[in-house]
Amino acid sequence: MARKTGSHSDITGPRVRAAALKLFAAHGFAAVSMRQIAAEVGVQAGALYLYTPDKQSLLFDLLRDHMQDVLDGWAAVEKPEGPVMQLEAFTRFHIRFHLERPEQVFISYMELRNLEPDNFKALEEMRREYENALEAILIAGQDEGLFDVDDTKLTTLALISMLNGVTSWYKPDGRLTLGRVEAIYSDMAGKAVRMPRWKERKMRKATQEEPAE
Amino acid sequence: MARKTGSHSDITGPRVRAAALKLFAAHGFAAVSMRQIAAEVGVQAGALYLYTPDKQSLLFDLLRDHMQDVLDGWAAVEKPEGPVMQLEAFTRFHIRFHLERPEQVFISYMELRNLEPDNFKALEEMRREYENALEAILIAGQDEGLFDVDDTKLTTLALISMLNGVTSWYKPDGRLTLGRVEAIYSDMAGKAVRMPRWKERKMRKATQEEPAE
DNA sequence: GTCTATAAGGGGATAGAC
DNA sequence: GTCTATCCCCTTATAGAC
Repeated sequence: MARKTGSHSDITGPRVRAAALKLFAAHGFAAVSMRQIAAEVGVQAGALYLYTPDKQSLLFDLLRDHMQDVLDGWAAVEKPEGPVMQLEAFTRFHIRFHLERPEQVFISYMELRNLEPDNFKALEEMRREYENALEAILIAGQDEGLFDVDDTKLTTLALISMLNGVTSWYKPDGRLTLGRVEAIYSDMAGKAVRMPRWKERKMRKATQEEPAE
Repeated sequence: MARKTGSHSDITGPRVRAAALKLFAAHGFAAVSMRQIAAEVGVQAGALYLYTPDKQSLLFDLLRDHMQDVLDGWAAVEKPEGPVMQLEAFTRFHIRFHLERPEQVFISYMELRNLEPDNFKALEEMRREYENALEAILIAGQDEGLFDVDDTKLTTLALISMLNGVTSWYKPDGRLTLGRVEAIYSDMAGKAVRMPRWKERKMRKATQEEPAE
């Protein structure tokens, strides 16, 4: 069908979101004006309101879509056997996935506070779901005697913080390849939670000495 | 000496900075107006310019003073013997010091991008100096064969990210005491970088077999 | 679908009275 | 040292022409 001259709703919408993402990441939500976004897209400010009800929705849509991508991404990973391998799979997935989306990741933790209360709650719930995926691995490893974790919730948060840190310094053309960064981080994460061999032996011995209980 | 009525420069200055800190931490630098800061202090907007040349200086002073506090704080810590104990001292210092200043820490990494280029460079230099203090410990441990670190720079950044994460969830009246959080984190950090016993033995053996080199 | 024009208000910073 | 008043610019969002 012939389209009316100047009709671009199918491509302008995504371009508005892309411009918002780029500018929010670079200067911060509060510092970016609708006029700047419009200029980046190449339209006038008023035209933006054909694609978003307001500035807040623009931010929320970006954050929600990103968190959904993260959850879907991890769900799509083929899970290996056992907590040790699953922890490695998780750390490698997390690092690779996050380094592929630096802007989304950046605004996802910088601009949470600019969400209105209801939007904030929705995001927190999605974030918690992702954290639970990691904690489940730690709990399983704990139960099988493979991990020595003091507090699974705290350790979950500590590991995610550590992994997130990579986004603040990694440069694709830098000294280290993505695969090498994945390997180093996943190794550190593993060492930080795995049961030491001497402790493992001691525990096995203790179990054998008290087989009834 | 008698002071003129309404003269409060010695106390209003600090109150302006305290109000700015509180509001920047709560809503973000770009989202806070000079009028809001003035209202928090209890003066009119114009009066703020007696204590700061502009809004940017208000932010820079807060960030610079905080980083200087961090550097001075670590310099004042009595250093124990050996990299293992020094790593524990560093992690415990970092966590305690940062948890005592949640607002300063928060704006120090959230508002860096709102600094003008020269101010940003000055802060980056101070941050790097602090990172170097940790990296020096890792390098010493590496040289003495006590740590098994793949890349000291990357590991430094990973550890600091992990430690910083604590500020995003710790609540003073929560489930865990400060001392316990310090212990858990310092334990995780130690395990993540220390040479495993089996590897240590293997290396010692290899060294004995080649005493000349 | 995009534009121009405008409403209604807030922003940083300064001048000058007291 | 603090106030009021003001300058001038920018903000989000909407109305209506094309």
